[in-house]
Parts: sequence; structure tokens; C-alpha cells
Amino acid sequence: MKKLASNNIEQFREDLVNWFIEEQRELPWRLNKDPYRVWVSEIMLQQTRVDTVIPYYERFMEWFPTIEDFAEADEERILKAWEGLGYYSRVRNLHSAVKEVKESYGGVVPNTPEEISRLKGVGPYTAGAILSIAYGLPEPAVDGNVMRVLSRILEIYDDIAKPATRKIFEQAVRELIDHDHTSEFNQALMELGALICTPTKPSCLLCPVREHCQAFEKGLQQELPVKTKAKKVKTVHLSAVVIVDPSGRMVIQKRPSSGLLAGLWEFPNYEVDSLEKLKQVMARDNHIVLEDLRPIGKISHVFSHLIWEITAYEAKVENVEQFTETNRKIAFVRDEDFQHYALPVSHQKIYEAHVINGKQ
DNA sequence: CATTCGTGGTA
DNA sequence: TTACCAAGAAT
Repeated sequence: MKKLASNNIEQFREDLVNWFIEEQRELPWRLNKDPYRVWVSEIMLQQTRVDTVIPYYERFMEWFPTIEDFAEADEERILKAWEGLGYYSRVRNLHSAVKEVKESYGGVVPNTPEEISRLKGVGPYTAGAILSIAYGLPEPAVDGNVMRVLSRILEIYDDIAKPATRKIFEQAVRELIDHDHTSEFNQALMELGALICTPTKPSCLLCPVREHCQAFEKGLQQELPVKTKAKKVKTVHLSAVVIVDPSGRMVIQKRPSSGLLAGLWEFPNYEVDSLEKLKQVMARDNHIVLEDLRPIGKISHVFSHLIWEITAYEAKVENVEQFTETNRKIAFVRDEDFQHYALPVSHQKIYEAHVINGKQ
């Protein structure tokens, strides 16, 4: 790793911060520096694109304008606020942490690294982001953008896929950060990564700090950062069924409170590969006989580490209340109730297939 | 440290 | 179509 010459650090800070002040995007979480608003934005932005987050963030702030509003919300409401964003443990952890701030910190987001890092869902990046953006403290906020940008500027070859590498970049930021403009400096590194110093084909000729960049000087932009490849994911075949009765009620069940898609609702489903096996399993486990059962579609759900290949069925029964399930909460809902439950995208597609099927 | 945790966009 | 990616944290 090369270091910037000490007499150039000051110029680097000035070039970077001035560029950010001039060129930053207008984003809803930049309206003010309310620590709660900054906090929510940082949680939503974890592994999630800015364009995706914007509408979720604006609705979230309408539903829960203050820490008190969110602390008082119930689980179904917070999951509904997050429906479609992914990584649902984020909103459960945020809810737990916000309640903790209300009860233990008088509703004021703590402003020390030790205290803020104790909050659920607040890791090294988010702690640094809130402390530097909302409170002006000179703490590093190292995300994927920052590692990419600084790997190029400082010619750092450490593998950014390795957890230990983050510490290298945190130390670099501690040496570089502008103590008088911590918010702008940290956001500028990320904004530069998003707008100029992109993963492929960076716009170096538009870069405000290319004079300070080792990779630009040596033509190494495409070689950095170093990042090892991820392994490919496995596939699981599922059969899911929309059980509906003459009154229009459907059966949904709540997923466990931890693990994949925790706490979301879904149509009953099993890891079986045929209509007959689905009937057998549901007769055994749910004490319901599905006689009028037919396929309505195939849905693929791609996760980070897993793929579901779902065969969707519709089953017409006399009374959905025949369905029992010992391990999970269940609900019998009509179309007008359906919107109050948060479902994963694949099960929303199953519902769409059911609706389309009914119109034919 | 490696794996688990979503979703939609893009080359 | 495949692979990678996008303001990471918990386990």
C-alpha cells in the first residue's frame, strides 16, 4: 500500500469534499442530519441500491416519523414496511434497537462508538456512518464503495472479500479523514464509488482526485480492487399450494422468527416433487384432503445463497378451517385482507398466479 | 473465518 | 443465461 505524501493529504481532502459539496445527489436522507433518519437510511442501504431504497425510505418516514412512532409499531407493520426490500432481519434488529434507544437512552441515539455498536444491527460500517454523518465524529465508515475507491487510490491489493481486510481500510480512513468535515468526507468516498469510481469502467477523466490516485497513474483501474469469486448456489424444489374455499378465504402461514424470510407469511409449501406427494404430506401434517388440486404456475426465487424452484398449485376445498398446523401461526384471509400481510416476492407471484387463474 | 441472510438491475 | 453486483451484520 502506498501512502499519500503528507503534504498532499490536505489537498486530497479539499478536492474530495469540494467535489461532494458540488456534485452530491439530492436524496431524501440528506434533507437533514437527524440521527434517526440517518440510522434508518444506513440500515436500508446495506447491500441495497439507492434507487431501490428511495421509495421505501420515504414511506417509512411517513409511517414512522420519529423514534417513538417506530418503537410503538407492531411486528406485522414493520415487516410490511420492509416487504420486498430483503434481508428482513435488518428491520427486526432495527425495531429492537430503536426500542432500546427509547428505553435506555431517552430516545436519543447514542453518540459513542461503544454504545452505538451495542445496538442490534449496527455493525462497524453503520456505527461509523451514523457517528460521522449525524454527529461529526472522525470515525471510518468502510463499505464496499470505500474499499474499491481506496484500493485504487492507495494501490491496496488485499482481498476485499475477506472480513479482515476491512480493518486495513479503516486505518487508512483514520489517517485521511477531514476532521472538520467528517460527514462530507465519508459520504464523498461512497458517492465517488457510486458515480465515478465504479466497479467496471470507472470515469477517471471526471474524477476529482485522479491526481492523487495510484491506480490512475499506473493504469491499474481494472486490476483493483482484488476480490475473490463467490461459489455458486444450490437449488431446492418446492411445491406450494393456494388453498381456497367457496367464501374466498385462503390459507397462509407465518414463517419462523429466525432464518430465511423470518416472520414473513407464505402459502403452505413442502420440499416434494409431485402433486401426489404434496397431497400425502398435507393429509398427514395438516389433516386436510386436497381433492381438487391443480397446477397454476412455476416460479423461480433466487436468493444470495439458494434458489427455490416452486411449483404452485391451487386447491379448492369446502372449508379452509380444515387446515391445521401445529408449529406455526396460520391465518385464513380474503383478497381484501391479504394486503396487510408481508410476503416474500415468490409468494406474491403465487398469489398473482392464483388471481389470474380465477379470471379464466 | 465462512456462511447465512433478498431482491432487482445489468453486462 | 450466467455472474456479478449494492451505503453489511449476525452467527
